[in-house]
Amino acid sequence: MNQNEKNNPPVIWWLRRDLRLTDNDALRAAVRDGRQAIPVFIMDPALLQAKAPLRQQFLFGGLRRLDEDLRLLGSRLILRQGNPAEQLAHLLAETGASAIYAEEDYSPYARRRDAEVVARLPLRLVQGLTVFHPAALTKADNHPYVVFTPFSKAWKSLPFSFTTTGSPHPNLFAATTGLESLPLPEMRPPADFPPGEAEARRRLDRFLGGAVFEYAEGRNRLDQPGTSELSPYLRFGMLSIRAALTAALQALQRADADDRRSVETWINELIWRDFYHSILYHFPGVLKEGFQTGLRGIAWREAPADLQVWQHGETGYPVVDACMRQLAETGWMHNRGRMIAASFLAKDLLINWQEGERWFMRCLVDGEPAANNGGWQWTAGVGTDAAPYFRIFNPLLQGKKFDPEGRFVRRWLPELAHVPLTYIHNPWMMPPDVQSECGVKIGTDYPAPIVDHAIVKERVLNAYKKT
DNA sequence: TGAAATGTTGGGGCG
DNA sequence: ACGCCCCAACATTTC
Repeated sequence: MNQNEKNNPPVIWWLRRDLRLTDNDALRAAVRDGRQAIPVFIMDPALLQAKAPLRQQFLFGGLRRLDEDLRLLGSRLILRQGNPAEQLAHLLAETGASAIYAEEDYSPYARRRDAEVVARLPLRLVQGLTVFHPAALTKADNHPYVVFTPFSKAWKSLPFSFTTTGSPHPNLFAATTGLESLPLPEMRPPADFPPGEAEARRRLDRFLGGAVFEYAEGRNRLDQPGTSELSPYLRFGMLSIRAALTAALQALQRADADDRRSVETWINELIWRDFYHSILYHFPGVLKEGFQTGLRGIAWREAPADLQVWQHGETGYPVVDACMRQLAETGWMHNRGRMIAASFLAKDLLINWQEGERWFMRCLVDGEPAANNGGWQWTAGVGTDAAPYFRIFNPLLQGKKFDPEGRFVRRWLPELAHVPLTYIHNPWMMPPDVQSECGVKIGTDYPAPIVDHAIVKERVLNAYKKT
């Protein structure tokens, strides 16, 4: 231990879902007043048990990238495994660190975990997961907002100023020689999402350099890259939400009137993210049941075979199946697709939305309890500010509207590659001679529809009305 | 961040 | 020139 460290004990910088060196307020707070930080990640069996292979690989890749970045600064990532409170206690003893700094996480599990650590150890939580702390936004009567529009108005009225920070200076990190660290796990990150801060920044720059100005329309197109595809990076904090917002506000400055609407639409999506974090913070029970008390008695169908058909993209509705196969293969699904697929499970199949929530959490690289739960509750019509129960997506119309050339469907359902455009979203209508011409026998090469939308629409309306 | 049914309007063909 | 009808396009209502 050198002289400097003797006089000024280091601190632990505990990374959880803020895997970045730039624009990180937890790191900034940790190294204030000349303290040096020891970067630590703890593999928590309680989290890693959750079966989500692609997301886990993305996380592992992120740890590796972070370790590489730290090594360029003469430091490294210390990796431990086990109960966080126990591991941190060990680390404090080993290093003589005076405190632990971490970015605050608002999920129920994270809050229980952090409360346990706070009770035993000097843990300082720093806000940064969302633009504003969920507790900073409440109505005049002190109750949390449960409707998006008033929430967003209040959100926009709060002062936002944020100084972006570049790559940190090497001397911010304490020596880690002699500290034990597990070997970084092998990684096979999802092909479409190379992990790491640098990639996140590239994507942000690319998106804000072009697509964001078409976002109002482009975001709905399944067949075009109109979205930012930043969700996995925001999920693990490889990109800070405030850096994203700052960059968006800059794009707003250089946009003309028409483009401005598009940038604002994207910023609105960032507000939805804050909104759902806030809902989960104030109403942790939403992970167990629907927010609307009046809709908790819906008679969902117990239909494991149908659930599997949906999961594997074999419903016979091309746009639904394409979405589900994209999810299984890439770990990502277009937001429009998420609504279409979710509506199909909850409304057409009348299967409990929580089954879908669970499946998405297993598959999604960006899988995150607050946003995933919020999205599912919205679609099922059981959440805060939810879609009215009678708002039922028609997969055929959604397909025609948002994949007008059928390119998205053909991409993910190669068996339909030669189906003429007229039938691409309703192949079951193809006359037998057309089926043989394009080499698809419905019911053999591609499934016949699992349900008749027109019929099950009445079924779901009745099920919701009866509660 | 629906869909479908119903209502309204207005242009153009035609007697 | 005029009224009538058709019907697309758009608006409104309802679930």
